[in-house]
Amino acid sequence: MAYRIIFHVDMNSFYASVEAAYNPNLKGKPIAIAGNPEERKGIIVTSSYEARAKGVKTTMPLWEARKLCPDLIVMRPNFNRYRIASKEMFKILSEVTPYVQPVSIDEGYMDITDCEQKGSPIAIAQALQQKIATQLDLPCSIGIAPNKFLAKMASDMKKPMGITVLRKRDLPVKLWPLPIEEMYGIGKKTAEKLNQIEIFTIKDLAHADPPTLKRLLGINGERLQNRANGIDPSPVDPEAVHDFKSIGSSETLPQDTTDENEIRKLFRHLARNVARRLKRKQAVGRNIQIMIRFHNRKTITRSMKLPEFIEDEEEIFGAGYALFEQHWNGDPVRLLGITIQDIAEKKEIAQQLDLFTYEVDASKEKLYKAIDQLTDKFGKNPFIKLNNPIDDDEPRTSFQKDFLDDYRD
DNA sequence: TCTGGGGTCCTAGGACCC
DNA sequence: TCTGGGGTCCTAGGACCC
Repeated sequence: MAYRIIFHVDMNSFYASVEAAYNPNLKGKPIAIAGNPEERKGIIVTSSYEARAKGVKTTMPLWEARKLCPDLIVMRPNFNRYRIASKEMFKILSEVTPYVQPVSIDEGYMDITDCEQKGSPIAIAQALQQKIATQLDLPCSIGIAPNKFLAKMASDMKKPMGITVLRKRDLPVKLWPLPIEEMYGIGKKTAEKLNQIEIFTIKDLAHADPPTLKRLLGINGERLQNRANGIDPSPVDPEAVHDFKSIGSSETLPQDTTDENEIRKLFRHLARNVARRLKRKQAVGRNIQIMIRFHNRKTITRSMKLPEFIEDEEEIFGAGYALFEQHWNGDPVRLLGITIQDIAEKKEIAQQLDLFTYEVDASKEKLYKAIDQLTDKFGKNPFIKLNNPIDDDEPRTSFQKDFLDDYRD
């Protein structure tokens, strides 16, 4: 691959910054976004730099954060605000180049290799950062590097409102001295494993013995080592957002419960949530997974491949609750979740099924099943363009007749 | 006084088929 | 009577990230 110029744009303490943009009185104060402790959801989601300076950290229980920072201003999350701000932010990014890949609500990659006419990479980054600051009143950090991994590491190096260039020749000085747990893709467990073979810095990882690494971490070991050496060929993919793989909803109960009524109610709520979001994305799913977290925080998942795509609240609730009844041991429940996986967009389903019209001889059974499913779903048969469902006893067309004769015992 | 909710990707074992 | 190896699908769990 030819030389690329990649940006990683990372919004600084995003939720807290959005709140401060809405209410400038909050600026310069220690603020935190957290759930409601009355409902056992009182953990820090994000905090401002003023709060961080006192030791407040993400996922810390609220009471602990208050102990460290008694004048902490605590707010419940306003996700709609954050979604709107995020949308505006990505709009500004895509004014620079169409090669923008959002990775979460508050960060994204850009490939500006072909933007020479807009100025030097640093000038482009400065202009971008200024625009986001003046138009949205939000701070961000930008990493500039020849690939996504290095850009990501770079954006972390100067915060808030930093711009950091990380070229290959900078690796020994800027990247390699970092402790291994600060590397993107390495968490607590992997860091522990690496420590056991005397790997403590990114430099140690870059220079480690490849077979040893492979034995320890499998295929991931190879990839991590490549990254430590500044190698990451993955492209900036603007389409990646569209092929999402799952949609789920989960919730912690205010108290542990064994009350099946309460459990059913929560499953209803979760199913409604998932159905609404599936619908918004015009998607359907063929696999359902439930999650049960027990009083002792032990968590299990149970999943099931479904005979056909589902989308409604009723179908999701039915399948999810059935799985629960099948697997629940009666222990008190702390959290429940439903996730729909194996997702397809509705138009694609229609296209997939369209293909069968050309394969009639090859798979009549398949076609029959597909027609059944579609007839159930849409109340009509899209293949033969009838406005009423197929009636087994009374074939409407010679095509159906042939095919039913063939199918019957 | 503990530890949310949204995701992605990978691994591993068993069933089943050839 | 005893038996290989590869491929795919399904399910469960775990690591990681924001």
